[in-house]
Amino acid sequence: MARRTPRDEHAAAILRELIVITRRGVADARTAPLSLSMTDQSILGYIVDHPECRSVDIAEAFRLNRSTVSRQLAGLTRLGVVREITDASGRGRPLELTETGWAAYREAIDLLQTVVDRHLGDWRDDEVARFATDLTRFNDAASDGDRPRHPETNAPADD
Amino acid sequence: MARRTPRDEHAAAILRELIVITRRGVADARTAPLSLSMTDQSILGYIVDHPECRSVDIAEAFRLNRSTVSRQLAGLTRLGVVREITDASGRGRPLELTETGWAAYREAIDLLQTVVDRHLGDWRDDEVARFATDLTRFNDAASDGDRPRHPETNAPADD
DNA sequence: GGCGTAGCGTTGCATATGACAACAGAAGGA
DNA sequence: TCCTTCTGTTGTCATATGCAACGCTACGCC
Repeated sequence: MARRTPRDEHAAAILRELIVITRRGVADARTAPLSLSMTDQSILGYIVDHPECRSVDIAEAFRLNRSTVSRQLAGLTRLGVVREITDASGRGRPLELTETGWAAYREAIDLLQTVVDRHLGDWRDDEVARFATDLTRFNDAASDGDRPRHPETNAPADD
Repeated sequence: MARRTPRDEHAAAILRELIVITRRGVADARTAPLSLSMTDQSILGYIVDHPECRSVDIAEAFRLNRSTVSRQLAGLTRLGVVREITDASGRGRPLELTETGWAAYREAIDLLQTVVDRHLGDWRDDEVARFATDLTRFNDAASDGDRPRHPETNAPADD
């Protein structure tokens, strides 16, 4: 094994912290007193970011089975937060949020924002800006082809 | 609503990016060609970080029900990655990884590390170091009392 | 315009994850 | 010793997810 450089140590620290963030996010989503599950929130967020998207788009984005998204959407429709756009044309059925859906989405985001803000409590403005820039850069680097791939799996079945 | 300052915009960007990281982490954990689920990896990681911890410690750390951890541990024990420390004394049964468990843990970490490294591909060393520092600072600020709390929930049932 | 294919959504079944409640066993304290 | 409390397990249920199979519909080709 190659000697670990300082950069390696820092990269390892980054992974460690990202794991913490993910785990905490999952635990929060599971136990937060919200009516929407994490998957539900993801779906709402995707519809917000991609107006008139279809079920299959959501499935691809989160790499979920079509059936899973179908069922989740059925639940969300029953809840009255999502609906199909009526005058649809072409393949599939474009989706949109209802007013209730927007309210639920904002509620969830606001809740999370307060958590983030609390973490940033004693940060200077320029530090916050820098952190935002770094995070965005980090995520944008994930264009594609960066799915975790098992070394011994040379013929991936997905994507 | 108060006017949005630049700091607010950056904080919102941070939340957005953290959500992306969490979602991606969940999707990766679900579809990665690994034998361990995300929960399993969490448990292994906790045991690594907290040698001789017990089942109930894991449950508290990830805010999972004792029964959930018990069943997950039963599966991991069956897989041969976790075992109870034999000469236990006192309350509960301390846990440790087997050799197989260590190998599985390292495999998972290595896989994730390659993903992180790829994202950091064109970063300078000092940028990587800074990002690591910022992430650590962000997470450490989450000491406690920062669980997402529903505004209308004034009598939380947990903690 | 009619037909075949492919895309899209749904449903049946199986599995994994997780919660809650009830229970069992063991450790500690009075 | 006995009682309480902690710890872990099991029964039962709800949700999330995948796979396979099905049905519908838009599109393309003739």
